[in-house]
Amino acid sequence: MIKILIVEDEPNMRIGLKDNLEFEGYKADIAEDGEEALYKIRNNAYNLVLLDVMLPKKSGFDVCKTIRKDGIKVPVILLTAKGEEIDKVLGLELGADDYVTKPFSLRELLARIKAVLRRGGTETDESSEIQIGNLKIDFAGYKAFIKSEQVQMSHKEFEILNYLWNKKNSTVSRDDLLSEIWGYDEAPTTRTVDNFIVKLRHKIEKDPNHPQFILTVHGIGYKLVI
Amino acid sequence: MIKILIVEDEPNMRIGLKDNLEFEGYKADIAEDGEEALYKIRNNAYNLVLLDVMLPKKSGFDVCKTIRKDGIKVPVILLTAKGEEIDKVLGLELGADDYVTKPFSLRELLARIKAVLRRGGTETDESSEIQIGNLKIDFAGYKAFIKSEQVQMSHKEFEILNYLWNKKNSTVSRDDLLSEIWGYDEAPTTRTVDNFIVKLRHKIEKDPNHPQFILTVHGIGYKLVI
DNA sequence: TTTGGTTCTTACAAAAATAGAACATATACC
DNA sequence: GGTATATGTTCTATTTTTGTAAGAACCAAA
Repeated sequence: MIKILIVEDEPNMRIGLKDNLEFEGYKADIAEDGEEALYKIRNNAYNLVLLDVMLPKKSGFDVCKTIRKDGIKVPVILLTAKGEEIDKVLGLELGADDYVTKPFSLRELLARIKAVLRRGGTETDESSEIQIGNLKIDFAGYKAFIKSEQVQMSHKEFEILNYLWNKKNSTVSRDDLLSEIWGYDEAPTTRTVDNFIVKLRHKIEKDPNHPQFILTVHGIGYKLVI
Repeated sequence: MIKILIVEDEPNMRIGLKDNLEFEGYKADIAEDGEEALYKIRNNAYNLVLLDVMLPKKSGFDVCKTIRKDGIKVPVILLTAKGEEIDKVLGLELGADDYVTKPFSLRELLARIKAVLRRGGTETDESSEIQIGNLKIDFAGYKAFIKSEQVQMSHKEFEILNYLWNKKNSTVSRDDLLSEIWGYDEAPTTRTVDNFIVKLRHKIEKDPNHPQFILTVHGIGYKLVI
C-alpha cells in the first residue's frame, strides 16, 4: 500500500485531494501546517509527500529543507500557488522531486505522482551525471562541465535541457516546452525557445552550425538524439 | 481539421470563444445548455469539448459524468467561475482533463487546449510504428524510416499520409484532403494535393510509376491500400 | 543606485516547405 | 482513333519557419 502525506492548509483542497488519492488506491494521510507535517514525516514511512508551499507555522520550503537536512529521502512534490513567483528550480534545489502549480488538473497531479513514485527506486543512482556531446550535466546538483571544467548554465537552460533529456529521441514542440517549462500564464514567444536552443547548442555541440544532438525538426520542434 | 464543441450559456462568451477558436484555425461548434451539449457530443466526433460548469438544464459536471459513463473519451476542459468549487472539480470522479477558472486569459485557454489535444493525440496514436511499402512511419513521433534509415518527411506529408492511413482501403477525394488538412478558408488547388501524392509515392512505392499502395481512383481521388 | 546576469523581444537573414503554373501523360467516352 | 478531361511531374516564386544577434526589460545582490 502506497502511503502519501498531503500537507495543505486549505480544507476543501485537502479533502478533495485525499478523496481522490484514496479513490486512486493510495493511502492518504493529511497534515494542516508545516510543523504537523514535519512531525508526521519524521514518524511515518511515507512513500510520497504532497507539500503545499504556503503553509501556517512553517513554509513548505522550510519543511522540505529540514527533512533533507535530516537525511530523510522521501519523494516530495511541491504545490505552489499560481503567480507565487518562487523560482521553480529553487524548489528542486531544495530537494523536492517535482512541483505542480495551482490550479493544476487532477490528471496532471496523478501523472506526476506516478512518475515520481516510479523514479523513486532508482532515484539515488540516477543522481549521477549524464553526458551529451561536450557537456557533462548533473541535473540534481544543477551543475554542468565541459571537460571537467565547470560551466555556467542558467536555470532555464537546465530546465529545457532536462525536459529534452526526459524526452530524448522524440520530437518536442515549442508549445510543449512553453507550457511545460513556462506554464500557461506567462508564456513568451516561440522565438524565445529558439534562443535557448542556440545557447544550449553552443555548449553541447562540437559544431553548433551542424548540430548533432539537438536537432531541428522543421515544422514541429526539436529533438535531442543520444 | 480539429473540431471543438463550446458549451456555454452566456451568449457573449459563447460567440467570443467561437470567433477566437475559429481564428486559431479550429472548427468550432456551439451548444447552449447541457442537454444540447449531450446530444451533440453523442452525435459528433469532436476532438475537444469546452464545458462551462454553470449551465441550464444539466450542469457541466453532469454532462461530463454522463459522457464518461457512456464511454465517450473526448477530452474535456471545464470552465469554472472563480471560486466556484474548484475542489468539486478535484472531487469529480476524474471526468475532465483540465479546467480553467474564469476569468481566464485567452492565451491561457489556448495553451491548455493545445496541451490537452497534444496529450490526447499521443495517447491514442501511441500504437507506435506502422509499415506501408518501403516506409516505416511513427506518426506520433513524426518519424519515418526506409530500412531503418530515417528519412525526411515534412509536416504536411505526415498529415496527408496519416489521413490516408486512417481511411485506408477506401477512396479519399482531393476535396476531402483539402478541407480536412488545409481547412476551409485556406485551401489551395487540387493540383497541390497531387504534388504531395507524388512525393509520398516516391518514398513509399518500390516503383513510383506503378504504384502499389497509393492508388489513383480516376475521377474521384486516391486510395491507400494495405 | 549600480552592477551583472538572465530572460525576453525584435528584427532581419537563412533555410525549408509549399503552392501553383506549365506542360506531359493517361484515361474515359464517343 | 480522337477529343475532352483528369492526373503526373517538374520547376520556381512565394510563404512559412527557423537561426541568430543586439539590445531592452527585468531582477536580485552589492
